[in-house]
Amino acid sequence: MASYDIKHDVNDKYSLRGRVFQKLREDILSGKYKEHEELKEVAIGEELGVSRTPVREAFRQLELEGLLQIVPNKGAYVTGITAKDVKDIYMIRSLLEGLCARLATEKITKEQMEEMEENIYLAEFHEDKGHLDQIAELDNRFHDILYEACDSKMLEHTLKDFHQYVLRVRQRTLATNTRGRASNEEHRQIMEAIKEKDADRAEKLANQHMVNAYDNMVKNGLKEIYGDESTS
Amino acid sequence: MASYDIKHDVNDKYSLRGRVFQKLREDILSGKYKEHEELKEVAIGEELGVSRTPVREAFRQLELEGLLQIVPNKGAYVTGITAKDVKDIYMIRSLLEGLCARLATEKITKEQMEEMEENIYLAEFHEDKGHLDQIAELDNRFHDILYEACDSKMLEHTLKDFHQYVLRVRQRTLATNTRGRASNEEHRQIMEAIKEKDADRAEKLANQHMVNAYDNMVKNGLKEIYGDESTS
DNA sequence: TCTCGTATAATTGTATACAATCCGAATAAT
DNA sequence: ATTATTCGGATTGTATACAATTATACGAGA
Repeated sequence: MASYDIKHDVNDKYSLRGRVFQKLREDILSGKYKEHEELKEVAIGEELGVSRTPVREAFRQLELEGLLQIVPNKGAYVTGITAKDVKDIYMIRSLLEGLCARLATEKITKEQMEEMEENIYLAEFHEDKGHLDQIAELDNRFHDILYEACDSKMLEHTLKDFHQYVLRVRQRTLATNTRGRASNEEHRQIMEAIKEKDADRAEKLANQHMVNAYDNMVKNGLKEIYGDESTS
Repeated sequence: MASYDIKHDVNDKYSLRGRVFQKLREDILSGKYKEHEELKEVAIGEELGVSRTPVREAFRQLELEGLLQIVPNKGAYVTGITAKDVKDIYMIRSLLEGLCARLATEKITKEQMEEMEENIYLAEFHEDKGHLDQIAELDNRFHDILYEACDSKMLEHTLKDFHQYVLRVRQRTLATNTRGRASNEEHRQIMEAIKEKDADRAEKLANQHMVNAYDNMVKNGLKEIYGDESTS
């Protein structure tokens, strides 16, 4: 079970490479470095007070995450994330979270089920109190539990990737979030379907949950932030 | 269009890092390095006649691909790929290739359509002649065309990843491949559905194509190669 | 004026040197 | 005999030096 976390425990906060990696990812996703901007190894290194070596390694990781495009012997260019990318991710996630919920129906452990129920209960509590940070945290955690529960390393890995990817985008649209309660209600329904071993229903609900999350994002002004490049 | 290939053009055959990366991936997937085996930077470097630097960078990439687990200050350990991983990949691919075919129905260009038809025609020809290498090549290319045709950077990226992943595994089961003709026939049906703008049918056919491909793999002895770890 | 070629500067690719960390064996203390 | 402790080797982490490549600017020739 523990060996399942292959990738996102690479969060190696205490190595220079890990810190550079996280800092750059943050800066790219937050918009500090804009699309097509060139990132130079020495410049980044000096800015963060490290040599080129950890910077280069971080670059390679960012490339695999799809945030950077490295052209051999030329440079590293920011890829960014367009409104269409976000749309596509939610479309993919809709399918895969559905599959995940289906698999989880069979494979979920008692402990995971309990954590899920607790998660929903807590989310309701913080919703009443208006604790936005905790609500966001619990929302993320709900999905992580689901990913772990499907008992598929590959699927968990893929979904965490996408989840991570859209997290930063969501942070900016969450300020005006009015969907907390509806979202949690959907979590509850998914959880109940899993508990009742109704895989079909769990799948459909998880599908729809993603569609709703995306619709809400659009309503809250995703396009204004990123620009609509879906026609390009 | 060209900027869509973010990741797997990293195949940077002409840099040392790229070569090390490919060599190691090949060796891990082919079973030369077994699961949990430790890979040492200097040893690999000496074996390939390069210094530690490109080896380290390759390690970081392999980690993000999930083939290596790097424990800070300790070492890099081979993760490998189990029979269950392969099964899960095909399950995921079944869904996503279906989505891809659906999107391609709307978005495919005339040129892509033509290349697809040509691909199928050529595959038939080489099938008659018994040219196994070309058949495999065309099979891969068919899927790549489909990925490009869906006009979604994210989906294309994801599918190419998985495709690449299972390619190496397939190489070993392909020797006894008797599915070439059936596979190509399925390609033709998918192509026709897309051509007739029947998205639903294209999606279903692409779903099933993956299911069939997996079944064939299992029949040809996948389990004996990797061992059945699906119960672990 | 335009084009081609060369030189030079800037940047990445690779190798090596040095620092920090981890692991195990040998030794000392109880 | 068993447990701590310290030391040494091995390995990774980081910095720097050097090589290869690319882009740019400038000038010569048409």
